[in-house]
Amino acid sequence: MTPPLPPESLTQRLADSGLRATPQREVIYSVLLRKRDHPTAEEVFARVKAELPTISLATVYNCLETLVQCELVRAVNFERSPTRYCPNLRPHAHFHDEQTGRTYDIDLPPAVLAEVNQVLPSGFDASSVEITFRGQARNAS
Amino acid sequence: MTPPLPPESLTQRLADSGLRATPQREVIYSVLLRKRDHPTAEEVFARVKAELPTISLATVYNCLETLVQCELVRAVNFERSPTRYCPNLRPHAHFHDEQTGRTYDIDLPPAVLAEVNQVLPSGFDASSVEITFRGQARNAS
DNA sequence: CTTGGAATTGGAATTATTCCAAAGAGCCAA
DNA sequence: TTGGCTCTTTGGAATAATTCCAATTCCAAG
Repeated sequence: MTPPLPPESLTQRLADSGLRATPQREVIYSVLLRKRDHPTAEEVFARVKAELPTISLATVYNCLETLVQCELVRAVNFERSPTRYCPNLRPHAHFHDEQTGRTYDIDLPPAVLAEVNQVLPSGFDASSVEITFRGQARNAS
Repeated sequence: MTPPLPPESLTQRLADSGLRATPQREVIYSVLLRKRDHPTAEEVFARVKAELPTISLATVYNCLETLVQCELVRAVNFERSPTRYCPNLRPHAHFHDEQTGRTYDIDLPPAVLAEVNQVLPSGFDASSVEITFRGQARNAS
């Protein structure tokens, strides 16, 4: 498990980008940290409303985008289904269970990451790689 | 370069799924083979209209989906941008150039593929992996 | 205080894709 | 050949996720 980041991290990261730590941003981020099940924007919206009943969906989209910009959160896409959000900052792949639709984080050892980057011919300069598995998880995690 | 598949392959693959080889399906497939630049459905639509001026966009979507089902074509998604289509059946990754938006195929040696699959903990049974690079290509291919 | 930029909000707009019902085509049996 | 059956195509309406926009609201600094 990734240890939860200390709360000053949000404020700090936002400040680094010249942005403010608003209640909306804080609650959205804490919601992501609390339940790391890769929720969609709509799901985040529903969870955040418990604490901020008047928040708007547009704000949820705005804040999620902001958190992604600040690299506090990763946006995860699977085919054309709604974008999901993930506060796991360590290098990891995603496993998409075809039956349940659930998404699992799969830790990526640096060695594998290095190996994968080897496949690029010269002339290709990658700033990031994304690895997504699809299949069946008979798992409890 | 992947050698172009012989034309009977389409008919055969369709027949295997109990489907017919219609002019629409044939032209769409040939358009994909002719220019392998990962076109979107709209782009395929535009190209196909040169040969079949009365084809509809719905048909393009239908046929592309059919070709994907028959495993003659791969659907490629990058973030939430429109789905692109690719007749390269060999195992390969995609490189997405951030400047130009172009997509390149990157051949995946079986060894690397095997290595990547190693990262899955027991209990995860993957039927496919997708690897996508993002970055800059100073390339001519 | 006041004021300017940042942030939020609700609703309209956009966009890719799917849905749907009607018309068209191909093929087999009578 | 003529139905009749199923598969396909078609155009347009519908859907769904996301973005846009203009109007507040919120702060933070002077």
